[in-house]
Amino acid sequence: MKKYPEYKKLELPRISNDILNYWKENNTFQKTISSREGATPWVFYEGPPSANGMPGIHHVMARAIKDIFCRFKTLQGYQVKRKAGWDTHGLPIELAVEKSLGITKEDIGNKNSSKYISVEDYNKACRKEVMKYTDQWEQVTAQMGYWVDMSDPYITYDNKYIESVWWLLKDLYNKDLLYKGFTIQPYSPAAGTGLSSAELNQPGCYRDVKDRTATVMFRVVDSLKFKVESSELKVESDEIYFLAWTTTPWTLPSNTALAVGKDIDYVAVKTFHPHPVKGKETEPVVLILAKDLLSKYFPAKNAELKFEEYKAGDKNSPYTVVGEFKGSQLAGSTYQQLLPFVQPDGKAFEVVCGDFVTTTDGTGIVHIAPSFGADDFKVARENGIASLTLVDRRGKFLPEVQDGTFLFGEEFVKEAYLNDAEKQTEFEKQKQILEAAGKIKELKAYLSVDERIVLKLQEEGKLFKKETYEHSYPHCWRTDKPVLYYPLDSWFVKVAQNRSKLVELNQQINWKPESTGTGRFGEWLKNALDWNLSRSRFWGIPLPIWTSEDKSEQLIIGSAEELKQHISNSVAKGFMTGNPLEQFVPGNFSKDNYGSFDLHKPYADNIVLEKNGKKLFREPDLIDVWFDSGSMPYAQVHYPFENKELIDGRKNYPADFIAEGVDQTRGWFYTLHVIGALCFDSIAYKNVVSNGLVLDKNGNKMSKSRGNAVDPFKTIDKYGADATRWYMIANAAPWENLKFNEEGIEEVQRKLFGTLYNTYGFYALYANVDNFVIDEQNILPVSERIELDRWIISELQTLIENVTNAYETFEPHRAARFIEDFVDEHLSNWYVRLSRRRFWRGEMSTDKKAAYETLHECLMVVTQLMSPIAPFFSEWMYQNLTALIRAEAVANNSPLRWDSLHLTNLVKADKTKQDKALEERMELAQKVSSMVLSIRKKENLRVRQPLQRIQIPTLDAEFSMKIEAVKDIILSEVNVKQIDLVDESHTQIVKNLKLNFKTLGKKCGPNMKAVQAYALENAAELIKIIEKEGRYVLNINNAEIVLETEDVEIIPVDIPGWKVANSGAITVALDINISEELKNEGLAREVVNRIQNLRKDSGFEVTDRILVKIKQNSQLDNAIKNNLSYICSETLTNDLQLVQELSTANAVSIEVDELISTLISIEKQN
RNA sequence: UGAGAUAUAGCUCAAUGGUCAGAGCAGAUGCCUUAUACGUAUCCGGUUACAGGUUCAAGCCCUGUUAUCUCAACCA
Repeated sequence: MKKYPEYKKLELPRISNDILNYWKENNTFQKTISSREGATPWVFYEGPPSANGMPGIHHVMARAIKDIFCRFKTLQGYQVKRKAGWDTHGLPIELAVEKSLGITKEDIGNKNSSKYISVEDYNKACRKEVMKYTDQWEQVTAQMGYWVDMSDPYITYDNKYIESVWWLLKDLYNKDLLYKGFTIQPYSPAAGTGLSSAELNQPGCYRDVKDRTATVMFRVVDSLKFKVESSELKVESDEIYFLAWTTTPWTLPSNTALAVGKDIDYVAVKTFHPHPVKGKETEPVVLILAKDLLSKYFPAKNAELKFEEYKAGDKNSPYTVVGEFKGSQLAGSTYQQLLPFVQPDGKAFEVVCGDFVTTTDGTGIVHIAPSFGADDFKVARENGIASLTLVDRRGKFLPEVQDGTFLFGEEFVKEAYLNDAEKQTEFEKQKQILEAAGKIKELKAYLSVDERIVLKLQEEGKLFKKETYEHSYPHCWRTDKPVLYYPLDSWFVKVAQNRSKLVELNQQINWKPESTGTGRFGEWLKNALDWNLSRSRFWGIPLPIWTSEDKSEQLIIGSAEELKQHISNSVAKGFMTGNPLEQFVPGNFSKDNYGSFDLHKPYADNIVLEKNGKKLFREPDLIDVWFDSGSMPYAQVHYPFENKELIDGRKNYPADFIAEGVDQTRGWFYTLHVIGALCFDSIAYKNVVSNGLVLDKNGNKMSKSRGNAVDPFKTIDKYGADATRWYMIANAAPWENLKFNEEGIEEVQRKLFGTLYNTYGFYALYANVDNFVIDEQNILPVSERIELDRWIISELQTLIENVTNAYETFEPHRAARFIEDFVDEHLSNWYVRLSRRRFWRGEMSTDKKAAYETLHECLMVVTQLMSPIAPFFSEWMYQNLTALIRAEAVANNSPLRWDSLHLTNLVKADKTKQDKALEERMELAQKVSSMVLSIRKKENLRVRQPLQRIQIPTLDAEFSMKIEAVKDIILSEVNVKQIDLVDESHTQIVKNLKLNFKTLGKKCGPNMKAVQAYALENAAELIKIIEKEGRYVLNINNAEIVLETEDVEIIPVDIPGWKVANSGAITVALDINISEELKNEGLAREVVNRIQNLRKDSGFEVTDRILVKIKQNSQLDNAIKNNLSYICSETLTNDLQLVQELSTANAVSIEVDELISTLISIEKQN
């Protein structure tokens, strides 16, 4: 006999393990792809993780999202291939290697170092390091149920992958989208390397430091000619100065411009020089600064001081504003070079406009040293201003920056770069010179470059004010020293000039959430800057560009074949001795062939090429690893060397779907978009879900150092993958941050999975008793089933619609919530509860069969709908529900023929089975039942006590019909004998009036409030007249307003003398009088309950028939006698005897209610 | 500093501009009417972050502020 499997308890982790094995044995994942051969592909790209770090719980979250839609689309019949990938290059890997080998960057390839390591060995170590946690990644992938093909992943260090990347770079180069330029980048002189923003953002890198700042006076050239368009200064002095503030005085020798804001108001102020040179103490000067900042430098009260009364050395100087103008009027003025150590080559010392200028601090005029600030560089370039770079890469001034007294030449510009001994030597030197020159009486400590420049300026009468200023400044994470911003050579992709294309293509992308696409991403695109590809590192893809020393010749290599040819040529010309690609056979795409060489450093650097007789050397940089991952659509298929058609024929491109963390917006999402747009004039993905972060339960970021990181392995072991995934998906929208709380998983476990497990258990228990097995070929049409069945089937169709729609719009949390609600509210707490008797009562019948079939269908559909989120449990359910009939299904080629749920086809909602009116009626029944129960609760009447009747006042026929249709359900649910639908002809009903604001709002406008007040006051009269005449006319503020039937809702609220509950437009009254008969019936039900408990405690089967003996009790006997057949049929009792005595040995004492107790015994009868 | 997101009950989340802002969890109080105490019912719980504005009507629309998060930047 075929039996449904029954279980003792729900063990989700065990189910996961069993199903994992089942999938493995049956190659289920492969089948989901092979079974859809020829179907429309649905293209998914896997963003490559880096295997040099352990997987965390956030990876489970991100991968669950990816998995859900791939599974969903598979169910819909698409073929969804999922190629895994590994991101293998980049700084984190270099750092990890250096840490494990105990070396630093200085040791790499440096034979003078005691910890020397060759670039070659270093490269090998990186290769190994990068795959360190591959096992853990594979494990977590399998255990969480993420289906991705890890057998043939793309690996970014693979030669084939690199070859595709080179091809893309060459494509950009040929389209004139790649150029070499220089930018100002964070640079660590101590480490001799540029730093990425990621490095600067490491914890502890930004530190508060105190710097010497100076407000400096730049003297206007030929002040008598100084005119500013409309306003001419009436200057009594020929000394006019721009005031500018700096926190880095060491950049002042490199100053070549000043920046003003074009719409900022500036003033010229006449005052006395605060630090004048000798002999000029009482000669006034004119200073220019932002109007908003005037009061910061000139206290208002000083404006009243008289110039005539000023004496040299007075603390407060008089001042007066002598001119006012916009920044745009100042632009173009020139000034004298502040510290003329070196002359710039080109235009300089001019005032320009910069949009970054503000008046929040400083003077509203910004000192510009184009070499040492990104904004400075930009504004200088825009205005054709030359630059001065008077600091070298070691962080030292050039020798030319030499002052006899205050030193500078060949000096570190930052105090932090000196060690203690150096500082001491410098100090002694300074002491001697400064004291000898009489500049300082007794020098007590080392003076920084900044301090001495300020001193020099002061002495030269160019200083207005000096202060110390505390601000946060970036430090190199490795050397702990402050960074400089320094101009470095770099290769760039021309993104800025293609902004409009990027923005336009972005319109085609469906972003979830939309705001990330239009906002964070869209805004970013609008302002996109050229992409700096260069990285001076060791482990990454080398730039395939070779240049001659005189820069006249250049070659870019786009394939291994090309490289081989060029090397051969170079060998022929005698520039190289051998060809590292000797073994490589172009056109042979085997792994061996591509394993015969290495394109990484140092090999790439050893290649010297030839063009027009000149030696070409490789541009030393590596490319940004983001370019690696952004190349993934093409490089994963080795485009264009292989699979050309997949991309060019748009077969595997662009992706239908990608998903990663929102932190990838300017990472992977961006680089995919840029490369797609520039190389292929296409979007790279159609739909993108940017998911939020996983935080700890208090909303803090998870990190190892905080100890609040959640171990995905432990979590999955404890709760199983399904509960973990379900919790993460259902709890928050993917793009919102998730506060991860284990209690939430527990809740999902008992609420959803526990309920479904129990529902299945119920089905299996009775189906096995009845020897019922579902038969796909012989199902009772839904139209022939009872109202309750038709209702749940109708709700099920609505569920299918809602869930499918939620998945289609990439809103898995909504899908999960719909399923939860259905399972809990509709299926378990209403359908099954109300249907219980149909399952256990009597022999097999049409109605019983319908009940089984209905429940089976509900479980099947729910199982399928939830399977993208909970792949293991749903598979387990599917097997439980269908394994019995698999053989027949295969023979009949019916929908259940598949040996895995994940191979089936998604059900579609059947509109003919949907009955919205029925759904509404049932909702009404639930509402009325709940109201009756709430009255019972208030009146302290337990549900087992039958009551005589409910009255429901009705005002229209439609409502009456609805109640009539669900009357029986309500009565049995609340244990009441009858429902009386009453109207005014029978009962006095208190009614109330509700205004329909939607219709009335238009009608009344500003009089709305008055109408409401009036209606409230005159409710009774209004109701009377509207019921009689269908309209009511009232005058408010001289306006005539006609209330019509549609403008008001009349609802019954009370029946005087009854216990009443109301909710919305429904009112229910309950008769709480208990007659003798009802009392007895209630007692009988109590007895039934006690007997059922005894049956259960005695371990009887649900089908066993019994003999019951009850000790007589005058308060109980009548109740039993009058309800004998009821008691017997409910409890499967053959014979119930009321006896005088019962030995306590075989009997149990029971309390029927607070007052009545007796003895009872039961025994099995066969 | 810029761009973006978020802010609703103790917690996690809902709520086409419309009447009384809802669920689940937690808490309190009951209830085991042959699936389930991993259950179930009832109750308690709100200045919808703050301040303005638009509107007959605002949790929702607009402006500003604050806090938190992400990314980018930190430049005088």
